[in-house]
Amino acid sequence: MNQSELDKITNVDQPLTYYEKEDQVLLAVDCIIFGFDQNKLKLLLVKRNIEPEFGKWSLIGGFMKKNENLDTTAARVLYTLTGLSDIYMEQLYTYSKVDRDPGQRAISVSYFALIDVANHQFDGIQLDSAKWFDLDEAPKLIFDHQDMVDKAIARLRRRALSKPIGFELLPEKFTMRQLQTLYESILDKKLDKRNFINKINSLDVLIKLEEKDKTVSRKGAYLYNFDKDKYEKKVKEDGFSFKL
Amino acid sequence: MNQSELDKITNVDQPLTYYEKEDQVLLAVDCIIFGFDQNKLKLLLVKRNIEPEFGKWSLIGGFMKKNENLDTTAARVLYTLTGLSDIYMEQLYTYSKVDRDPGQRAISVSYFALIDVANHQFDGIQLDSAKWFDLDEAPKLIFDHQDMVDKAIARLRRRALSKPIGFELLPEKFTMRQLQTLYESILDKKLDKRNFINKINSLDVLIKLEEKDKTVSRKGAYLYNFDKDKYEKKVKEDGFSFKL
DNA sequence: CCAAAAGTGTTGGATTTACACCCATGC
DNA sequence: GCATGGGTGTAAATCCAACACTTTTGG
Repeated sequence: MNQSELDKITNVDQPLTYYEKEDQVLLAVDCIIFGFDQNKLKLLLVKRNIEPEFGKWSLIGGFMKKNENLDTTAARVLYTLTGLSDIYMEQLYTYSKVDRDPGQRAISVSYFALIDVANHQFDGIQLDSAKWFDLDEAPKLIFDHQDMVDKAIARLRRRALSKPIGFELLPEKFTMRQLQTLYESILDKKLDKRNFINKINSLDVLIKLEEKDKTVSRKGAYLYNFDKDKYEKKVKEDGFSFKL
Repeated sequence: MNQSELDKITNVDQPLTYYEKEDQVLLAVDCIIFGFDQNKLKLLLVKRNIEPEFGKWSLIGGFMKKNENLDTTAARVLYTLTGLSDIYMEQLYTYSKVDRDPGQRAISVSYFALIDVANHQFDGIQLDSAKWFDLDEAPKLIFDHQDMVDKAIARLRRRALSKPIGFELLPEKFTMRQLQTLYESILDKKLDKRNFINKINSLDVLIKLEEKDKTVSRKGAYLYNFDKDKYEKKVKEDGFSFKL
């Protein structure tokens, strides 16, 4: 009697009607969580609290349950660790090397998440073991998590140039300088201030507020909102596409 | 006793050392196979020979085995159906809606493949049930396969503009006109002949052969090769990037 | 009054687009 | 000799990159 046949006999809540002879595997989700704080792009990592590799730094992750889809799993994993919901997440890539997890054969689907660090209260449910790292100061990660991070950074770069996802990393109100610094950290290169502002303004999706942020300069810098409705209207009606 | 505990007891060849309480699922691969023939972009579909949805048109697919990774599965699935190996394939996206496959809970990872239809001998092992369709004449597909195709087309478009993957769809030797028609079908828009040729030539990755293709015009059109070595050398040494 | 960040336009170069005629050949 | 597709260059428009000075205000 093989595994699948046993499955069939013993698993009463989900009879294997059609694909009886096929192997089943564990499916995990690992989240690459980006944040922007102190003018730096950060990565949220945790100290692993299970074997194998107990105590090593790792992406946050968890296994998909039968009644979930992957997006749901990713949201749950993020919520369980940080207490945050309604966070921008995007599926990235599925990692399947046979020996990628020495604990047991497990396939992992990576997701990236963008968090506005400053303005989210971390209920910090499990945050004792979690820590934000500068991208270039992150510790060595377990398994293939570094590959996941590298791919996530590449994707973040591409996305940030072609979709207005950068705003997910900023507070509601932000200055031009903050926005520029954000893009500079994502793209890992200096940008010209005037060209940047001209480009952003030409996209015409920001609302300039009356209010100024005076915490960083004496003169004060105008605050802006991203006008999501206007952006979506432009996309729908004029085929507009955000290109930085 | 639950499923995982049973698994643990009964599955002797792979003891579940660490993640004992977690659900396992079927993992499938579905392949979106593009070909280019008669100056049209085509999609290879099969009539499904298993339940559920027996007899309906479907992407080719198969389940991952425990000793495989997903790339291997994709290659095997493609080989089993077409007899082809060494085909360009790329992982796309993982589909996980709980009820996506009415037969049984199954997660599916989509891959796209690019085949030079003209020059590959299809040993046609199972090709009685398979058929090339024009993209706009493809039949209704089972499950979420149409979503997979749509995403694959979008990805193919982006890739074709930023990587020299178009050549995977052409014979070794091709005319400028063929190359242009290929891009026109991928991008689904007409391109200007002179601008296209100027652009391609400026990339400087083609070898112009002495030989002409005289099958389509009296004058005959020069044949070209894609110079893969030169391309890779440029990428490595000059940070060159293929942008059409 | 001065230090520190905010704000603001122009120009030259590069890239992209639009566009039309002659060529070679087989029939 | 003519019909068919092959091959070729230029000019205008647009986009992109480089660049420096004035403003504001808290201390």
